[in-house]
Amino acid sequence: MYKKIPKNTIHRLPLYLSVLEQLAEESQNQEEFFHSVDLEKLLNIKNSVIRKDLSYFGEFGVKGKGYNIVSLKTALKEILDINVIKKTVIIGCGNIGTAIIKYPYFTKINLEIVAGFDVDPKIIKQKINQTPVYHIDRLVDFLNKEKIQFVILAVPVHASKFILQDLITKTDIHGIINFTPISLKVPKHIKVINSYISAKILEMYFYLKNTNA
Amino acid sequence: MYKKIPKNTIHRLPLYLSVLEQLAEESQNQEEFFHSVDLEKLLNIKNSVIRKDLSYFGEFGVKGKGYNIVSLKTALKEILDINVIKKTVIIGCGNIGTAIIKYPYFTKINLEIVAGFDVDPKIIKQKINQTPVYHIDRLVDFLNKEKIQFVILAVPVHASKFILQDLITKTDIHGIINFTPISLKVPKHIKVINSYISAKILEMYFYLKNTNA
DNA sequence: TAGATTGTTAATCGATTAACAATC
DNA sequence: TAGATTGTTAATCGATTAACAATC
Repeated sequence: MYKKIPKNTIHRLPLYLSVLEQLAEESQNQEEFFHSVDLEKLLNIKNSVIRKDLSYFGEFGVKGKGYNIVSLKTALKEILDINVIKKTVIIGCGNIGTAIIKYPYFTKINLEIVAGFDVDPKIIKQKINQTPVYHIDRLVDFLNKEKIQFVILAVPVHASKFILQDLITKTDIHGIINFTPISLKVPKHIKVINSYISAKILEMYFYLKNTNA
Repeated sequence: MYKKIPKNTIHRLPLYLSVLEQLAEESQNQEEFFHSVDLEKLLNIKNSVIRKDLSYFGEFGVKGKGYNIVSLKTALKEILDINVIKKTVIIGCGNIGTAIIKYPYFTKINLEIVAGFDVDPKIIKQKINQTPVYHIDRLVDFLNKEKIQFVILAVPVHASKFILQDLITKTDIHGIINFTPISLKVPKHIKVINSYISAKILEMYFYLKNTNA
């Protein structure tokens, strides 16, 4: 439990890990070092920011030498709690939900999608990859029984309201990754991470409008 | 062209719009007003932040009364440049790419996905919804001919490198929305917006680890 | 030892906030 | 007019940065 980690630092940690995974794959040599200026070039993040970010969690480098790729990777995995297997469910198995279930990179971060939920009888009782899909009526019981900590919400807008109510009042989840294009009102013990696509597109619109001119 | 808009302000603008769309749908009355404290409750963003964000772009409220829902919505659409139809393509029509093509909310933001690109002969020449899928060999020509300003990249990691090189050296795009789980190194006239799912999940891991303890 | 890069400091820069004058 | 809420200010808070002592 760390205190006072800047939000932006947390956003950057997965980026660091992503680059380290790449570097570790590319290099055969387990003893290979790299340094913060290398990482700056790869990520366009200032080397001093990188070193400061890491310093919140400990000292991972060797002065005059840099960081060992493998051991920093290991440290970051520990910080991000990747070594513990996590279970989650997808609520809403439409296009987005199904794509997430099939997403091939979750094994890398030890995430298991143990079930999907939907209302469409054509989808229910089928399996998407290895993942069973149940009727959404069974959602609350499932989450409680399996002690799921966070869910991925990928339902249409009109369905989100009553599902959210159930999640808040009848389960003990602590996090929602939200792919719906609306903002969710939740009590403050629940962390919502918005990942809706339109917002990213709109950010791009704004950027394009205000740099070409 | 505005200058010096804080990054976080730009992140929040789509959220404001999203809530305004909801409010506009729920209320029949075109003349309905609401105020920044209402919005604070819906979004957990302080009312003073909301007012300051809006103030970068003009004065949209009426003192003592609040904001007219419809006219603020209109103003935000103007700021985010939603009224002009945009065209883009999806590079990589696997699970994620296909889900994005089928995403139903893009009409709301005037986005048209005019083509998909892939290497898989099983996918090429089919249509996903109304969208044709071409071989990736045709990508560069297509982008140049259609004057596409930004692309959505949803290819597997191993494919991203050489595609990125083509995009940088042979086209005139100004933006990439990146769904691959790696960071893209681009010249600074190209804006990359990362939307990769694992990063969101890892953020959630970190949060769960450090609040339950 | 000389060279290099870390971890950390202190200064700068930017964003948030509470408060309130302006005004509908 | 009295009440309400905006738009804006100035103070506070937090994040970035350059610089450098520490040290491998």
